[in-house]
Amino acid sequence: MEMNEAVVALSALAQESRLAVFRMLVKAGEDGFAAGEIAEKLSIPPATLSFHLKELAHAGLVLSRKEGRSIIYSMNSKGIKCLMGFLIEDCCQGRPELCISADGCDDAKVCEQPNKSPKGKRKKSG
Amino acid sequence: MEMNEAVVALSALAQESRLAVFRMLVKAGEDGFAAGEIAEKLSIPPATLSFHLKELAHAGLVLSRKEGRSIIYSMNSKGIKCLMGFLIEDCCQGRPELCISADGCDDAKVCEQPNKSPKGKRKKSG
DNA sequence: TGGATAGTTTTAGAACCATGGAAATGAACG
DNA sequence: CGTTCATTTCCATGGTTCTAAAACTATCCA
Repeated sequence: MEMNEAVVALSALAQESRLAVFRMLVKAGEDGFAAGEIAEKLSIPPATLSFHLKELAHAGLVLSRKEGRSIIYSMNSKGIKCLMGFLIEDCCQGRPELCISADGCDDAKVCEQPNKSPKGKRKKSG
Repeated sequence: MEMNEAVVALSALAQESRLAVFRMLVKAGEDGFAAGEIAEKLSIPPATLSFHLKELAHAGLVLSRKEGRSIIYSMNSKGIKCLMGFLIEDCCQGRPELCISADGCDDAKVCEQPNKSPKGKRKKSG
């Protein structure tokens, strides 16, 4: 995987709704979920969800197939494998043991940021 | 690592300049690089780089220390570890072998799937 | 054929992000 | 103490992303 693809994949996951969708699809495995089911379970309006699903598909992180009237989305394991491969090779110098160990990640926030609010909810004016 | 933190970390890496900076710092290891060196080597104006370094630091992916007049940035291994941990746990169901194998990632783009998605109906051949 | 269901595309506005020059900061050196 | 250098902050600008209603396509059933 080259850098541009990695940026696309990371961008796809770097959004609350899309990350939630992706996690849901990973849990679902090969079966996946219909777009409507995802929309309902995550309380995302269909049009908005469709936009996000397109992003995930474009990034190669999800696959879609048709079943009757529904479109079933499922994770693309190749996509996440390649992204993980990129991160391990290019960001961990090919030594997974340097990167894979989530010890202490629950204790405290990795990022020490007292003031700034994390992105997620955007502020509405008024 | 919880989802919000993961989104912040992924957002930080989901940008070309920042990903380039991060990769450079990973290669540099503990030694790191001064901000000025990074700016020069990656041809990023100092002000712009400073903005990106702040994002990376905010996400817990880089650390900074002072040496003489320079500020040396280096990777925060805890940050990338926690992100990887999150991805493996939440996106790979805790089974690294499902995710870690970059076979075939160089052959073709992941996002151009042989299995055509149903959205491409509007393409004309001529 | 006609109506209901399932999803997508279009569209528009608001919020957010990236960029880079100029000025400010602040530590190190003489 | 003042100069110098490395870096950051300030700020305006232009571009991108997110959201969601409305319109549209495709499928199924009677």
